[in-house]
Amino acid sequence: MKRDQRIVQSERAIIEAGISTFVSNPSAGMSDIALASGVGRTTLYRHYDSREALIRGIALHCFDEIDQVLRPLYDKTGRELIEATFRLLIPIADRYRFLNGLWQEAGDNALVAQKLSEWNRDTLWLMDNAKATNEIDADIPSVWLSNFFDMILYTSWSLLESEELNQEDAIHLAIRSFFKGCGK
Amino acid sequence: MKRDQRIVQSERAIIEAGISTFVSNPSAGMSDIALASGVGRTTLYRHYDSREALIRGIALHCFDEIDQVLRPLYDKTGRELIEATFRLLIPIADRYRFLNGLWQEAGDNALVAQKLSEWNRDTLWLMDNAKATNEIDADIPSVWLSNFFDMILYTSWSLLESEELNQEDAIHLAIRSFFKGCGK
DNA sequence: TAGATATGGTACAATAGTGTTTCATTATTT
DNA sequence: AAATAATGAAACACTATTGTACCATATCTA
Repeated sequence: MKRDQRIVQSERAIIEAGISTFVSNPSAGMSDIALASGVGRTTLYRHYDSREALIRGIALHCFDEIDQVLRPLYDKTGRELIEATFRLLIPIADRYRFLNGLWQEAGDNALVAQKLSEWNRDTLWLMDNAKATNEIDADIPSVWLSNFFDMILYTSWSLLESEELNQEDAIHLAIRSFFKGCGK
Repeated sequence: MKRDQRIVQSERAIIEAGISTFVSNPSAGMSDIALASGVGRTTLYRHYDSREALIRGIALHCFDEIDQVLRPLYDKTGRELIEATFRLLIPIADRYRFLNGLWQEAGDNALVAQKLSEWNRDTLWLMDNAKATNEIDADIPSVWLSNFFDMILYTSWSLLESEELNQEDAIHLAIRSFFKGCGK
């Protein structure tokens, strides 16, 4: 029994349009998402019972996608791991951004809240690990590092998206700025 | 003829509550702002005819405030200017943030749109100037620099606001990260 | 103190967004 | 080709939000 192709097509379109629409306009309504995904508003409600459910669904999708993209990095550490994370995440940092803008409404849902806090813990570990390998200055608080990392990631993506930088340059500038800054 | 104190008090409260409320929740409604500012909803409408007018009013206030704070820097250049700008702007970067989240709806208002583009031009100049004095690597595109600057500014403010860093540390980390990065 | 005026509350109309139901149409699977 | 299932459109009730009008009260200026 094959899965109906209309369903997979609709779901794909909804998730994709949902991410980009919500990232550029967090207060977008169900009509906006329906329009952007080229799907009827009724169909949207058939797939997600409510706006809240839609946001939760997109969030879980984003967690999965990021997990999958990052899976090959399990054996890396320190600076190399941070660089590789930049490289893999920058092209899909809209997912990252969507999740980051979520802590507000996420209190509702236990699963999302838990994943968010796990993820926060992972980012802190990423930084502490690079401190341990002596590739990041240990004087810098980890909370700064993890926020700095997040912000660079999103800045790169956003300049990539607006076609002000190409992917290669965006990745290079992210890594370079993170470790060496922009001074002479 | 003295200005009625109730008016100045209401306006101050509205602007202040408006900035912090909109920054933490861009889709906040007029009731939210009224509540946060401790002013009746009717009074809020007496000061600003509409939600749009309120946002525009806050924006113009923010432009003014930033202009004033930055005025003493007119004779500085290069790295020194960038450092001083961090120092002066970080404590009020919520204003900066409010304006940054504005380009979406700003298309409506010509004055706001113009100020936004002027301001963007100034930031680019700030970077090019430091390139000219050889304190920033000229290889780095100015569009990256100005976005990098903005996001460091906001990151510092946000960690300051959440009391995860004190003001001194936030400023120091901003400047250090901008010029030297976080590597060893 | 007296006059003027800003305020807060209630009530109200208009609008926009949410979520549901029904039905004819279209696409997919078998 | 036939049965099945997903879709889009329209109509609907419901809720939240916007913006206005009025009035009694509190506060300011002169």
